[in-house]
Amino acid sequence: MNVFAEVESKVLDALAGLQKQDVLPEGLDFGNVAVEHPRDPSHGDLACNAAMVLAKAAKLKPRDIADALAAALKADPDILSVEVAGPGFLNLRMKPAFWHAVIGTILGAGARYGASSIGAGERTNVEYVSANPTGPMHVGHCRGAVFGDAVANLLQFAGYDVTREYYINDAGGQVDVLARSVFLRYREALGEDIGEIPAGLYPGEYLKPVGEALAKAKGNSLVGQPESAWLADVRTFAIDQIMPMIKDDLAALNIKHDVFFSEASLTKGGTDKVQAAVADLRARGLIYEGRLEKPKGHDDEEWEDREQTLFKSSEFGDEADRALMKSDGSYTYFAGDVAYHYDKLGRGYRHLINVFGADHIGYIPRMLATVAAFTGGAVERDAKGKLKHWHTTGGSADLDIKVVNLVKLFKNGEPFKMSKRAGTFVTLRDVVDEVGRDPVRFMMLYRKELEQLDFDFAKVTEQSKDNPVFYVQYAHARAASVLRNARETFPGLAFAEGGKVVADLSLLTDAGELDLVKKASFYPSLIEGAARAHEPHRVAFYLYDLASAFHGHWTRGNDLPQLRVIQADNRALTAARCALIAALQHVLSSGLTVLGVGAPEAMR
RNA sequence: GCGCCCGUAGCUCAGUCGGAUAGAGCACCUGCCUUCUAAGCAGGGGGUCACAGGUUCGAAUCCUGUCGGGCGCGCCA
Repeated sequence: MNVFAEVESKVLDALAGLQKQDVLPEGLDFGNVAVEHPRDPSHGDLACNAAMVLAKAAKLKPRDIADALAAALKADPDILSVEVAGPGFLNLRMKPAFWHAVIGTILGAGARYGASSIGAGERTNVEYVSANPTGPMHVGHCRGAVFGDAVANLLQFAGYDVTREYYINDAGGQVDVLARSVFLRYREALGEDIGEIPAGLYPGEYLKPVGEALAKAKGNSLVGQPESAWLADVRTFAIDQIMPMIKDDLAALNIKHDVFFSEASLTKGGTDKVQAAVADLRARGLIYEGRLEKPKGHDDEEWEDREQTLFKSSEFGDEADRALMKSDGSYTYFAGDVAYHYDKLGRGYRHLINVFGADHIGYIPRMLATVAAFTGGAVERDAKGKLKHWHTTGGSADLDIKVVNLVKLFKNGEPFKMSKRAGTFVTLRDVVDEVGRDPVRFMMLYRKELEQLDFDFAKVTEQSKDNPVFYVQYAHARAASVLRNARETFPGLAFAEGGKVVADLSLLTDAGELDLVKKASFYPSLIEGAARAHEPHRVAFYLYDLASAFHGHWTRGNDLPQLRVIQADNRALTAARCALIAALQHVLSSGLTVLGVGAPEAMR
């Protein structure tokens, strides 16, 4: 229960009352009636649009409905005043006791304040990172990793049963290149002069220890053998060496996946999960043998018209059907992904969330089509048949694809090209070591995921003090500090015991104090909205706003000592204010935890 | 050529299931440390919400078109 819902139910009760008195007709749809907080504080604590929303259907003037509704609401014991303003807004002010009770709610809930049950324990799979296991992570991976992790945190806090999953692309050409690159380093480790790393292989220094480990494990038994003799083994060996590097990098960002799913495992050991998935689609009449048209404007001279196994993704809004087999008879990457999602659905998830990079935007429609096909759902489209949202609806499970836009790299203001081949890439670890985990995470979350993000390595390291994360953390530390000091001034000071407020909150009469409570009271609905939309950045902005209000109130105590929390001659007032500060601290700490950012007790 | 994303203050971005006078940070200017932490606060200047139409009580938000930037466009992963 949050304050908006609480007050909305009061409004709905009042509307029902007006219907009984024949002021309003029966059969009105109250679905669009909303209680929100007005941007302008002079418009009251909460505002309601009921009169304007209902005017047309009720065949009454908005002002008339508003007046009647205002009269009815004035009788409510929690409501201080009701004003009708503008075209028919209802501006409500709540009594101080109503806000005081919120402090009790927060302290009672503790770290669980803001936690929601909208997820109803539904099983949810968030797939993120899924970087190729060919080397350590670089900065470009960082955004999707942090974003996916925060979405997972958010959904967990909102009551979903969340699994964090990483899809290891350990099949296909790139890992073969990895194996060849490692084999070269293996020969190097055995004393051979390998010279320049040939084009087409990964030159990174990080492969040296992998080659050395291979030499240690295999001696010189592989030297001189044909590639076919060692490729598969070296590939497995290399991936086994590199995945821990990636897990370490993720750990540096405080990210830990529950499941690592291997692409290669789909076709390993005699089982062919791809075949099973494709058979399922075939049974639904969505597989056929056919030809694809050459895309216009894409003058590929090597285009070869051929018949192939296709999935009818165009039936679900994709612009073309998609191939499942390569000309050499092996599966496409997409076929593997079809099987992977078939497997995920088979594991009983109700919601799937995939975090993609913007360079995979063209891949979205076929993935949506796949899940829509398996679940009997649909991909939402507008009147013209275009994809409207990146999610499926109506099936036994749904998929939402979140796209994080590119991180454009700069170095001292100049665009910076990263290349694994040239060895000029900035590793994620470099950035985390230099800037720190919390600033990196907050920076990645302090904007909408679809916005492009400029990342100037030099600037970011140099200006990390300007990062808004410190502003929010400082607010938390301030709260912690004042509570420490208060206990020093009043040994044994108690304001809450066992989740029950024991301080006399009616002493909190300052408007600034009540404003802080109001802001804090928005937190639960903020979490629900952010969780529904899969938008963790809302939490980051909310925290900044709450921190700002707290800093402002705090500094008022500089000029007006009577506003300070600790009043050495007034234990009861100090206790009441500590209850408020502790409530704020809970909210700040909770929000930071959702973002995966630390909530320090001190900043010095 | 086609698809998708983005376009809001000098810069970086919030706000968009339609709501009241469009917000913040940075930068610039003016004040505030004998202080519960100044990594802070208060205030000032700065806007045709890319442009043009449309929908309605009301549009930065929805629709149509145009312009600009980005990502992508059978068998790569």
